Amino acid sequence: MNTNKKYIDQLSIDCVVFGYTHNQLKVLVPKLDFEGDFWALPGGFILQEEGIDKAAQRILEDRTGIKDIFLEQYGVFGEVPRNNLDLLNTLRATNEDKFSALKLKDYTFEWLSQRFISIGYYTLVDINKVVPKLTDIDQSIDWCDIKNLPNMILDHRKQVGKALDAMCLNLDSKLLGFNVLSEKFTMKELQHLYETVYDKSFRRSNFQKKMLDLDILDRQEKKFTGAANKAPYLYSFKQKTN
Amino acid sequence: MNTNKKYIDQLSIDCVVFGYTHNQLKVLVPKLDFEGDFWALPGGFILQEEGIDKAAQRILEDRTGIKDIFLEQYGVFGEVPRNNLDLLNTLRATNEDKFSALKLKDYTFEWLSQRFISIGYYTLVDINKVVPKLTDIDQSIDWCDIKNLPNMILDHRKQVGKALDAMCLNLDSKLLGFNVLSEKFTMKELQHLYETVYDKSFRRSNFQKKMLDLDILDRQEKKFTGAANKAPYLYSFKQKTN
DNA sequence: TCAAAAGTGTTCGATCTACACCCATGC
DNA sequence: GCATGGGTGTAGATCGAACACTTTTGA
Repeated sequence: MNTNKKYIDQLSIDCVVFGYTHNQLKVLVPKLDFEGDFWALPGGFILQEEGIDKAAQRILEDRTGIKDIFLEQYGVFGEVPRNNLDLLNTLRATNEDKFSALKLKDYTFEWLSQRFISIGYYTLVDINKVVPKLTDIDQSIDWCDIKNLPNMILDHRKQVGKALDAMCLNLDSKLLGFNVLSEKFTMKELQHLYETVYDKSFRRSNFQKKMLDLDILDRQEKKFTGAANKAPYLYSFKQKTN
Repeated sequence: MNTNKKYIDQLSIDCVVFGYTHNQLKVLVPKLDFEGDFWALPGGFILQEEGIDKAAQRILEDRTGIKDIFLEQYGVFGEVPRNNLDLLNTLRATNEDKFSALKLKDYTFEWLSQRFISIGYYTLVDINKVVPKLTDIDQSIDWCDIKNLPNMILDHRKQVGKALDAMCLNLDSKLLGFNVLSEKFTMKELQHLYETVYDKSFRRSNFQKKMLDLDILDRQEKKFTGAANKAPYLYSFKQKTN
């Protein structure tokens, strides 16, 4: 990677990709292609000519294959001497062969080992609609349950927490932007999503009322499942009118 | 200014300092030492060894003399090709003498004219407790009424709006950190502050109840003003117990 | 005793919470 | 019919807005 002025120095972007399926909230965690517990958030750098939101989208696509997804910024982190030097040295020490095979130029190593300030982005997707792609620099890429995350490098684990806090804040107004339910869904499916994200349960009847009162749903046809009970309506998100 | 690796490249900090006094909300706006409407937020760059919050504090002190103030981050801005080149060229064109007197080294000019990504911080202070200092690079430094801001460079005016939005969000929990009222204050003074920040009026009795319910105030002795009416209590913020 | 401002209480309505009641569906 | 789950309604609590009442102060 020739990083000489192609990217902005000492500034990185980290993406927290929340994935939802069947009452489970997961986080997309690639594992760096080295032996050892080197799990890291998908991240990258900002091109000189590129807006930061666009950069976040590109990075997400490069590292995971996920395209055209709305990401939301949740903060900038540059307090601690957040630097990669220790990490790089650990990688070199524990994975001598692989590391030297990378043939990192000295200036690339130096570039990477600088102090970095990181801009955090998160998004929420439907695991079933998104297939993460494994790229060169990763050994694996997995959906990890949010309650059972592996050891992650640097402050990445804390970042997940902060991203989750940001997502919970006013989730109603963000769901539209994300890509997390089918086009049409039942109220129950929506409720399960909320319950999973907030990690608490809601009363069925009150949840329904609250959602309808938000005036963001269009009621569609009923969904007949073949089960011996009343068929639920399907809903879709209203198109934004502004 | 020798910027060669002393500061982090292409990353800047802008500070919005809200000043409050007597039902007026103002913003501290230095004017660059050039002829023309070059008003700018106090800003600066991040030292290599310095956390970003610390950097914001240092910048604020360097540019305004205001010390030991809690600043809060309100966002990162790097969408537009935010760059200073046009600004620098305009300065050079309209202020040839002054500009050349600066004797900017070529590399400094280049450094400054790069694209910059900016981290925004804001704070709120009591105008009467804070005396802004004029520094070399500014012609003047003034408290400008928030409703009557001068033309500001780049997107700085928009930044003020965003900072204000952030400040209004959950002001209750932030007031403690800022340095904006006397140690002891009356409920009326507190109410005026709120009314000024939110630019709307509140019912006296309801405001009182709400504030007391927040459980962040300690009631102190009464304040006898000599006026022919009931003496108000003084209040102080509770010390944080966590 | 009075005016002015501060402190407290009361009413009304909206909203949230818990629960109950009705509906549709397939067996 | 009946069990199952979905949709809606309702009583009680809670919260905030508007307003009224009481208390304190110095003239």
